[in-house]
Amino acid sequence: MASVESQSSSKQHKRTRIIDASIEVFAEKGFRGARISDIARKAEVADGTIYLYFRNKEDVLLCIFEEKMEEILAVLHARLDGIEDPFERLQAFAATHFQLLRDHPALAQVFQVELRQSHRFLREYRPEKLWQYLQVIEEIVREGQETGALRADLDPFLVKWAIFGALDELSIQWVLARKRERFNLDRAASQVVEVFVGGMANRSNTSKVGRKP
Amino acid sequence: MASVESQSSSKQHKRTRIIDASIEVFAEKGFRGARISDIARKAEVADGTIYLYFRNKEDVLLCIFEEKMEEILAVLHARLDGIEDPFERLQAFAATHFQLLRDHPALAQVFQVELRQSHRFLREYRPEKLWQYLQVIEEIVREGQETGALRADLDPFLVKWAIFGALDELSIQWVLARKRERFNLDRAASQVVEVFVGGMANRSNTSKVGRKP
DNA sequence: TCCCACTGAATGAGGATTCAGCCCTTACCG
DNA sequence: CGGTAAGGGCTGAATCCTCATTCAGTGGGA
Repeated sequence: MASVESQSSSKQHKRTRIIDASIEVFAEKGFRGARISDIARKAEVADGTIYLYFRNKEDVLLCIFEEKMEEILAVLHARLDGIEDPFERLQAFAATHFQLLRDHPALAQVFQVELRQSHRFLREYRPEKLWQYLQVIEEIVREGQETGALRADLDPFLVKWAIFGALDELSIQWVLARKRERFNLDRAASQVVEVFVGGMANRSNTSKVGRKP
Repeated sequence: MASVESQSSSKQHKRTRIIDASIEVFAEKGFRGARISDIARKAEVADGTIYLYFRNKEDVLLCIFEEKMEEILAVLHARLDGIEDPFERLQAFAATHFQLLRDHPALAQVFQVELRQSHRFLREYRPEKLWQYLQVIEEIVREGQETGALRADLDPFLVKWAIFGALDELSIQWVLARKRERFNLDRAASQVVEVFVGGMANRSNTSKVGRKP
């Protein structure tokens, strides 16, 4: 289990301190509301120092994404390693996804909310690391189809987005509603995966999905 | 079928012209990139006039949301009216959702991308109209459970977010990838609903969902 | 002494927002 | 009727404010 989010201490390299401080500040004040001087203060660094390590404020946000995604991908692969069954793999994927959120609330806020306010992130940037993350889902589905466990008529490309969308929306709502205590992430994970898995499972015995007459 | 998006003509009330122009400009340049003067020019109105009808730039965005959601809700209810079967209702929900996107590409961009850059929309604002929209899903699930068509062990609250998340993510990707022609929305709608419906259906004959041994 | 990572006050851009009139419409009056 | 005044919607150039970003200078280490 990689660190993903480390403690900000004046011992560390300034770049690391700036990244960690940014996560906190972005989470607390939002990307726009966060001032460079806020980040600098929290990182115990001068405003100008930030520009020695990052092109500009948005670059800080994108670097958070790049670097934390790297660690997250490592965690994810470690977790999935050795699991063969596609249902269990999907279960593990969702569990890991939600566990990371829970363990790193500030980072979760940044990923689920603030990152999406970056014009560049949405319009120009190619978040390769996110594609890699999502590709894991697509692979699981594809392999399940090859072994015959999953319906072959589903488009893994679309299913990937649907599953990610479901997990992502639950994540967002958890982040936004955290204080109001509405979400039970574990329950969410298992129910979502159960529904998807149930709906994707190959049932050769029924031509039409079991409807009520 | 309400208008949802009307033509900007200098005959209309200025407020309407401003709303319509904003949708176009926000869609084209993004919320941040859109200047008040751009909107004013497109609406054939002076910069200052906008402030006679809206508190500020963000207020314009939120008013777009409020007013267009109102129309969308009307369309949705008209479509669902008369359909009883929960599976068909869900099918109709998804179809309507995607059809609105396709028919109003600029509005789709605003809803799927720009609106989410509004700090206020995400953090403080209570988008009642969105809750109403989502509540429709929750109701469908709940009713399906009452008639026994759907598994009773699923939490309609969570399922609502999962379904919405899946539709929403596909919508976002369609909006972002539109030019690159990757998404087939109809296929997406039917596959997603099929999977969800398959996964939520009450199958009393199988204790465990059909797994491969 | 030289080097260079670092500092933080000063700068400047970029637009959102304001507001002092303008002018069109309507009402009233001679 | 023609003329005048009041009212209010509208205008758009000028203002103003906020930070992100810069860069001349500092000081600690080799």
